Amino acid sequence: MPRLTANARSEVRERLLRAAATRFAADGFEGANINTISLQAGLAKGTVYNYFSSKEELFGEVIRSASRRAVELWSRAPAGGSLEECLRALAAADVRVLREQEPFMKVLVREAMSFRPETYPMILEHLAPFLEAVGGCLGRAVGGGRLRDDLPPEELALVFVGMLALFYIQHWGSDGAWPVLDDVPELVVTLFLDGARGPAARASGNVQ
Amino acid sequence: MPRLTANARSEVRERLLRAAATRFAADGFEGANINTISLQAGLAKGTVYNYFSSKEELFGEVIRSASRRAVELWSRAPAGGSLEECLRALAAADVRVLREQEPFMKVLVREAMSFRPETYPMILEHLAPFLEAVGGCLGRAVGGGRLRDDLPPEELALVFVGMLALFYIQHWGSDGAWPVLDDVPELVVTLFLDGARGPAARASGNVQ
Amino acid sequence: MPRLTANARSEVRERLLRAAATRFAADGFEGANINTISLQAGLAKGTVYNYFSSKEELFGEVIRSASRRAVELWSRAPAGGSLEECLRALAAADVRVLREQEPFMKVLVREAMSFRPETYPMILEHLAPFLEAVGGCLGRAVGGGRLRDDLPPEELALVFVGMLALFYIQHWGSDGAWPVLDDVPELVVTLFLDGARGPAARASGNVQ
Amino acid sequence: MPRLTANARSEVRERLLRAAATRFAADGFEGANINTISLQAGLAKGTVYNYFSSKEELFGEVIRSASRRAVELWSRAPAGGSLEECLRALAAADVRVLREQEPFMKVLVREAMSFRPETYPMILEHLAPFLEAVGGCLGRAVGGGRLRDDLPPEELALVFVGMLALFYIQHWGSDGAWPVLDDVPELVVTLFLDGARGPAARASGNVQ
DNA sequence: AATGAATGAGTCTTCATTCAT
DNA sequence: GATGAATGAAGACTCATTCAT
Repeated sequence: MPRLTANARSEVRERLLRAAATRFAADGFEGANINTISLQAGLAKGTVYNYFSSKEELFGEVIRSASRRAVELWSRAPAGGSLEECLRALAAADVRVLREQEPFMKVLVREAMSFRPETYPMILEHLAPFLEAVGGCLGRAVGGGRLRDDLPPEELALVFVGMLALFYIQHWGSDGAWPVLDDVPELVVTLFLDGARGPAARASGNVQ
Repeated sequence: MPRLTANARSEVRERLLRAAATRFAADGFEGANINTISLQAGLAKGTVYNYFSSKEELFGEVIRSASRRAVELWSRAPAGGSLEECLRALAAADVRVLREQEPFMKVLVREAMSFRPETYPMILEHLAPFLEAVGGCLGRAVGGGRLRDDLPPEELALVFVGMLALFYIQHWGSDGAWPVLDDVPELVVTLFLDGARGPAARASGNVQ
Repeated sequence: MPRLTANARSEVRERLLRAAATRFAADGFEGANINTISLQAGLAKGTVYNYFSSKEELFGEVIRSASRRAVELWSRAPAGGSLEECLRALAAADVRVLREQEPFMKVLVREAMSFRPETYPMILEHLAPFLEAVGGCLGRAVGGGRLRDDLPPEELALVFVGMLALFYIQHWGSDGAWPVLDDVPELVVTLFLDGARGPAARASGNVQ
Repeated sequence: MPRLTANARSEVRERLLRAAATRFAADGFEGANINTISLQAGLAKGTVYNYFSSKEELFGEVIRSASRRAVELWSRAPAGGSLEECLRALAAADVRVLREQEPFMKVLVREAMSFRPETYPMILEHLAPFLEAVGGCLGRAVGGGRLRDDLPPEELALVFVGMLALFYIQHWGSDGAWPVLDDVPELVVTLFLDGARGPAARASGNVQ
């Protein structure tokens, strides 16, 4: 008879993952330290190894867990409507994940941006569902001539996701000064679709 | 009287910085290793400490040196002409720096994207000249209504620089598959200015 | 009233000792691992400590139990007859113990041969009954001039037991190739008594 | 220009090997501890790793170094003369190695007797020259009918070497009480050749 | 009685840094 | 100035042991 119920066990696991996410986000993979992680989770060093077989695996689980939750929220986002609405819904879902799992998302973004050969593929793999959702919105818009046709939707999707990450980084780097998270979906959608010239410029500037 | 001419001394220093940039770019700050760096520079471990007082300082100098060279090239870029031309010239200058100093730039981008509190301000500080140059191009365009006015030029400049970095990351992450470096200036300028809808959509899709 | 019958309790104890012997034999004292031992016995780690107070004690009990069984079998060996018969019977009994309790015997031999100050005396102590039996065979033969008299029977007994161990080691080390266990009693007795020159050489070679 | 001459460097290496041999002999491979070894050599922990890449390698070098010296002395032993003289010379050479390199030899014997699959082959490999020398003495004697012919010389050589080890173990286990090292060559040769019955028994006891 | 989660001392190993030559 | 041997702090990981259930 196990001493801990499956539930209690997984609660401890969660606590460890949360602590690990915080430390990995703050210090990076190399900089983080198992002892500190365990203490932050209110446990002793050795306990970490009852749940994860190595620092590497712990790190992988942090990433996996981050993207699992993200995919879940993304998939609930209503993907219909106009192009703007579709993208805005996805961006909003992503921001919601960010708020809910900030440390996890920091790790995710940080790793995605560090292009380390070891983790880049893993990140991309877990990003795939979101990229596909974005690609779906874009694909439906291509037909109507509402999108530039010199770039395939997949590459545009990468740019969209990249811009999201960009604003997060800017948000964290400026200590929340700009942009405010609430503004990110609107910001990313309009800049992604209309660029710096904006929709206004579009209407006026082209008559001549 | 020094036993080495200032010239010889600074030549060794350069060699060390170059080796350090390569290693830091490949392995990150923690992962890089003084011994390997010195060997790659054709010197012995101890010699590093005749030129830099610590690993931290060496890292700082790598970043400083990366941005010094970048600023130099940026400042030579002709900043006049139309908005497109101005931005394209700056982006092209940046790509030139990238080619010339790839390891240094990798370190720079990687650190900028890792938003570590220790280095983020340093990076921003060294980015300032470039940001100002971009801001200059944009500022001159704001007046003529050729730019959206819901965002100040400084923030737009950050987005522009961020998008550049985004394409570099994508370039490195895809092992050079997409985008090719030569395409980056055009790509970043058009996406930055016109967004995913593109200039074509602008002419056609909006008249009605 | 105990919740386990004495019988059930001692059955579990046996299972633990057997598992421990296997692991200690394969991995040595330091290399063996309580968790593995308990699992091999079909129990959980903690249970080991309901039966033995520490790894050290468990190890001691393995040795004690090995020699207890050996002594028992040795004592049943018919000790009469000629010198050869007497020694052969003892050696055969020893080989029988070996077959029956191979892991235990491996631990025993391994420890005896490692002359660790902590265990050497314990081993010798448990070997005593067998040494005495061998000494008995030899003592009866000394009188008749059928044994060299430059060495006391006790030391000869040590040599006999050592040679037995030697053949076991050789057997294990060669993965059973040579000698086969069945041959050991004959082999050890003839080599011990007649040496490399053998009984044939004795008859012929000395006439000249 | 290296800070240490090759000589000084190899002197430190020797010191480390000597310390390691002592610790490995006393505690076994697992039981020994790099920190203790380095301190016993008058150095700090880290220094060990300037000379050996791991504990495993250090251990291997201890064994290699033990057998190198032994082979050297063995090869100088005059291998001619009668069978007795030949074997006695080899045994005497081995005892000389033992005296000179007691800790090393303890490791060697201990490992040889522990029949660990990892090290057993290594030991045998390094023992080969000695086994061959012994085999040489025996081979030359086989022809004249001065040796039993029911066992091939190679197996007899193994028994000879094993008996030597046996007496060493007995010597160490009895704290030097019996046998005295000086007596070992004579002891091992006569017991190996004539067995417990001895040469006297041969002349008298067998005629009838 | 059995369990297995938690613990933390102890181990190997790495590596920035110092400094005698 | 360059060198590389020596150092020891720090970190990942193992495992005997404890103890609540």
